[in-house]
Amino acid sequence: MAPKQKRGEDTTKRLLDAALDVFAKGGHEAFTVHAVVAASGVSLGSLYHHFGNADGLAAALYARCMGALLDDLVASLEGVRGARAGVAALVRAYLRHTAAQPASARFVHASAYASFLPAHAATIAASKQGRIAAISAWLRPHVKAGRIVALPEPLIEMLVIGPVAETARRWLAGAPEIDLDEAARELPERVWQALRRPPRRRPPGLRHRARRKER
Amino acid sequence: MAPKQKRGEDTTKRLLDAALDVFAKGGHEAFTVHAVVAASGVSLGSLYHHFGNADGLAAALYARCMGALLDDLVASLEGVRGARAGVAALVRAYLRHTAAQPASARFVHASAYASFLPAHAATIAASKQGRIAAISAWLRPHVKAGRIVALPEPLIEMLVIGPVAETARRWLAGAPEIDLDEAARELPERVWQALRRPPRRRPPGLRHRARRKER
DNA sequence: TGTACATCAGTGAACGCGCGTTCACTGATGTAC
DNA sequence: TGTACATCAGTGAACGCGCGTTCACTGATGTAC
Repeated sequence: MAPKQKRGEDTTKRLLDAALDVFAKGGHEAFTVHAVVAASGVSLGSLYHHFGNADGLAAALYARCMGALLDDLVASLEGVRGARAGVAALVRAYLRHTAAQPASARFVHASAYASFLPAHAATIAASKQGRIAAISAWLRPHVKAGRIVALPEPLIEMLVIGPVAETARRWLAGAPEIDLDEAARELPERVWQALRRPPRRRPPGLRHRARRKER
Repeated sequence: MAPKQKRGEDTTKRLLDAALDVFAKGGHEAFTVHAVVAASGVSLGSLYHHFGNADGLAAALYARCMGALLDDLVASLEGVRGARAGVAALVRAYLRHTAAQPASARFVHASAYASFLPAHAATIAASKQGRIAAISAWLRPHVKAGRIVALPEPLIEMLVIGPVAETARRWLAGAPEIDLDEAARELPERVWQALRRPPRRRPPGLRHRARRKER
């Protein structure tokens, strides 16, 4: 199903671009193969040649949009060493991506319960796997070293992604009370507080040792 | 559009029950007026009599499901006084509601970008307003007293709801790595850490006053 | 208390639009010799 | 280097299913007098 000629790659890209555009303008109910074909200038037969059916197109678009988000998250960790700085980078990258690619982000969020996901689960998982692994690999040493609280990885992910995902969702849905810049200022530190290892309870005799940290 | 006879109330309820059932079993693509009518035993004409059109049915179901969730959140705060206990209660109530009413929770989450929401925004907002206000009213004094960090209310909401909403979403989508009980054990304290007022930076001369708090 | 009447509630056959999909076909690309 | 041929890519008219919606009608409920 991956195109074997350059011509095919171009057509595939034009169709995905048009598909995202159609979704951005009309939402789920406007997202039909006929609308995508009309917007792209490509023929209906070509769409079926490359994507098999309507769900195939949606799944390919989902993989592309989700990949773009994860790429931005992975890139935000490049060169970052500290745990706190890394968490802040992830939070800011998620919000920045949402602001920069609203249509793409919207498609990802809106597809959370779409019927094409189970059907194409394998393909999509493959596209996410490497990037998720990169983020996990970055976090793991900080968890092991006790700088980040020792929770199962999925729960750590919930704490990092939860607040920004909810913020993005509301903003993308048009909620006027959500300000992404404000969120980018305030949330990184709050998410870090949720994740940092809790300061140890010190027995009274050791108080003088602990006090050193307070400088 | 609200029924004026008891008969009408019963029919309305049967239709909404059937609608949730249809959605739970077949998701969005199975959610059609014909399917709901078949599942409920009520006639198609009655559905249109009470709900106007298909979107009206979806909006009414959304209002009911969202209302049930918010009711559980509000109820969880009853009799709770401490800020930390309240935050923990909200987090646990959200997860408990998800586990207890998965079909309802799933419909709420899956409808986040549905086309019927803007069209029925006023109706739905009215149904949410009171309960949202109750939760806000509970939180506000704790923010004013400095026990919860002074952030705009929407951001506080993101920090409380974000992690559990994301956890619920994954679990409802069938992700096997998510364990709601584990989340209910770990997340309340982590969310509280995100929200509690950060310990004051103390100038060196006041260090002895601050130390008192550490006992 | 009984009767008349307006309104509310319920029915289901019928319609038509638009959606996903198919298919027989033409044209372009690249490779083997 | 040129030619033949297999495969890939692209086309768009046509089809038929199923979806939301309508409508003329019957039946139930409640109220006025």
